[in-house]
Formats: sequence, C-alpha cells, structure tokens
Amino acid sequence: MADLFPAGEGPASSDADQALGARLVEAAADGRPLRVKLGIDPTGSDIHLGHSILFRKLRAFQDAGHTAVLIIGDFTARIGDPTGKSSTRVQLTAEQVEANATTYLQQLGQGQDPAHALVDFDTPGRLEVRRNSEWLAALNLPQVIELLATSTVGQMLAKEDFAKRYGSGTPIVLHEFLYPLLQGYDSVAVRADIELGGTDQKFNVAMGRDLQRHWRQRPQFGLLLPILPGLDGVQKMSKSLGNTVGLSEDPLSMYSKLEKVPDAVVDDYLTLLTDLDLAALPANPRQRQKAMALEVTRARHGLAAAQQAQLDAATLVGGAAGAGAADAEVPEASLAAVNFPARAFYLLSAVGVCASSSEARRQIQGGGVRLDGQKLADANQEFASAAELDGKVLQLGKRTFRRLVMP
RNA sequence: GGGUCGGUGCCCGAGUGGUUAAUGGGGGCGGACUGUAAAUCCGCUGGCUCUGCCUACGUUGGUUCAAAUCCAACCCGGCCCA
Repeated sequence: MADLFPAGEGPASSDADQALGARLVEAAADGRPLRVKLGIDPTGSDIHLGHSILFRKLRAFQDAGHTAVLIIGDFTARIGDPTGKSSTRVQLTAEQVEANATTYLQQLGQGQDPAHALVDFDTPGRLEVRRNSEWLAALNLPQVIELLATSTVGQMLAKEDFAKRYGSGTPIVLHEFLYPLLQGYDSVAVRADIELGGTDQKFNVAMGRDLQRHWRQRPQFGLLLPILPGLDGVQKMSKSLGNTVGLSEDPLSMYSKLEKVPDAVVDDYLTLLTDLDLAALPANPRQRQKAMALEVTRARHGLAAAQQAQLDAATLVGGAAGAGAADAEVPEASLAAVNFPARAFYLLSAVGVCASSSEARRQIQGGGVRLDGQKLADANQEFASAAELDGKVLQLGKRTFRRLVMP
C-alpha cells in the first residue's frame, strides 16, 4: 500500500485519505481488487508527461493487485471536455477518434516491451480497456433525460469554466453540459471504486459520485492528482498550449526540453514524474535540472539512451555545435521528398524543419540556420544534389537538429 | 421570433474608400547575453524552389478607376425582449 502514496501523502493525514485507506483495507479483507477508473479522451495523437502522472498512479494500483479500468472516451471525445477550455471544442469524427485511441494504447505500452510500458498490459486481471461508446451510444432519450434531471443549471454554472465563459459572454453550447454527466455515468457503467484524475477534474469526478448514488452504487473515491506544469513553468502541460513533452518523443528532444524547464518547477517534475529522493540531489539548480531530465528520459527510454541524449545535448547545444554534430546521435530527416536542385529555403520546408518555405526564408535571414555548424547566410543558396547534403546536420535554432540522409 | 451590437491574421484588438499582407499588444520563433533558462535588448511572425507571383479582413453578390472600410442578402455569435 505504501507505494500508492507518494512522499508526504500518508494515508492517515486527512479524512479523505482515511476513506481511501479504509477501502484498501476492506478490499484486502474481501480479497476483491478495487476497480480504479481512469478516463482519457482520444482527442489528440500524443500522450505527454502531464498524463503520465495519472498513469504512474494507475500503475501503482495495478502493481498492488487492483484492476485498472482504462476508459477510452471515444464517445465523449466527440463532445469535448469543457474543462479548462475557453471555447467550444471542435468536434471530431469517429475515424479520427479511433485512430487516436490506437496510438494512445501504443504509447502506453500495448504490445511493447513491458519494461518501458507505462501500464501493465500483461498481468491477467489487472487491466480492463473500455470504450465509453459501449454504453453511451446506446442511451435512449428517456435515459438521457434521467441523466439530465440529476443536476441543475445552477450546479453546472458553478463549474469554473462554465462560469467564466458565461460571465464573459463566450458561448456555451448546450451539449457541453452533458459532458460532466457522461463522464460521471462512465463511473456508474464500470462500477468504479476509485477514479483518478487531475485536480481540474474535481467537478467531473464529483459528478460521478452523485450519479453512482443516484443509481444506488457506492460512490467512488476521487483521487485527484496535481497538474504538471508545462515547459513554460506557468500553465499546465497541455497540447494546445504547446508546452508538452510527448511520451513518444526521441530521447534527445525529450532530454533537451526537460533540462531547460524553469528552476521553479524542477522539483515538481521530480516529485510528480520520478521516484528520486529530492534531498539526495545536488542543490545547484543546473545540476538538478540535468538529474531530473536524465531520470525522466531514462524511465522512458532506458539508461543508455538517456545518457547518450545527455551527451549529445551537451555537444550540440553547448557552443561548439560544429565539432560535436558530426558524431552525435541526431534524428534523421530523409531527403526523399526533396526535388533537386534545391534552394536553401525550400530545402528546410521540404525536409520538415520549417513549417513553410516562407518561414524557412525568414529563419535563414534571421541567422538561425546552420549546416554542419556553419551558418547559412543566403536563403537562395542552391544545392545541386542529395549527395552533396547526405550525412550533414541541419540545425535550426538551439534545439532542432536533423541529420540529412539519402533515401 | 423581435430589437440591438458585433464577426479582422495563432489569440486579443486597431483600422470606416485610395501607397502597404493591414497599427498595437500577447504568444511563438530566431539572434545577443546567461548556468540551459528567466529578465533585458534586437529581429521575424500569410503562402509559393521567390528578385516575381498568388491568397487574405464571416459568406455571396453589388456600387466604384479603387473596399477590410459603402450597399444587399445570407450565415454565425453576445446582450435585451418574447
């Protein structure tokens, strides 16, 4: 049980914790695993470190013998969770949602080396993967009305996001009120004992408790975990804010992003993403960043890859880019899509380093582009063939590196 | 349904007939600096293998030599009334 509580969250510290402790004891006595619900909406294609806090906790429950009920919100993804949103979310098609769900499961470690998997997919009885369309798509109007009848407009408007939008005159579409109800209903459908979520999920998790009570189930225990700050150190880590580290990113980009998170949040990253002992780490802020970045990268990619990434980051970013670039391990970019002869600005966009050739032109003019360490001065510089570029390292700014390779 | 105000580039937000991808801020990216950063300063911030050519101010038409700016219809939203 101990590893279900990170340092400082001892089970006896508050009523809420006692309730959770009591359930764990009870479950042990009955020989019945608890059903731990974690819902994730497949609205994007990447899972990032912010999500992984929840999955680490879910994994801890699995390892303690409980059943993780992973809910793929394939139905709710199409409504869009209004939490933290200042506007209505774009509705996704069933196909997009299904594709996202598949990549999510892969990123969580389905069908991969269990050593690096975030979730235990293999031990029998430890994982149920459910899609909420299973029960939500089948609701008929009387059932939907019953669901709607459980809460009031006042309750909905008490939710911060709704209140804010209502107050500022930003439209709230009626169906958005359904979202918390449906997420809550998921808890009823899977008979959850515990629901994991970020603290921003409080409203929705509480809704689950209400609905379970309504359907005469024992209300779930809501275990709300802290939100991971993003790379900017200010806002929460979120895809739409562009401050994320994706779980499937290569070691180098993962490491180099992490080693520069603001000092103020390094300790948050350490407690939320690693098992390292804070006291045992170097006090020097720079050292601490590196230790954190190394450990987080290691957990995902293994020690060797993480150390290599650390080394590469040092040679590439640390001044002498030209010298180190030649042998550092850098993600490759194929020249297959490039039509030669190629001008520099076109090359950058064709190879995917810049979003457009106009942007590439600006970057070159701004002096941010290097080829094998040498600054590219002329956006119109022409390269005659792929052979001339093969093996060279293209650099944009301080953190984007691509080794150009022949198809 | 009626009244009224409004829909501008990633976001906010100027701009009410005439050099111009369109003031300003935020964010983002790049450069200098630094312990990587943050702070500060500087530059960039529609697209296109590009010394030029395209597409842009809700949509579609119209007036005009000329429209984001005027007119009409339509679509969408806020507020008030029903």
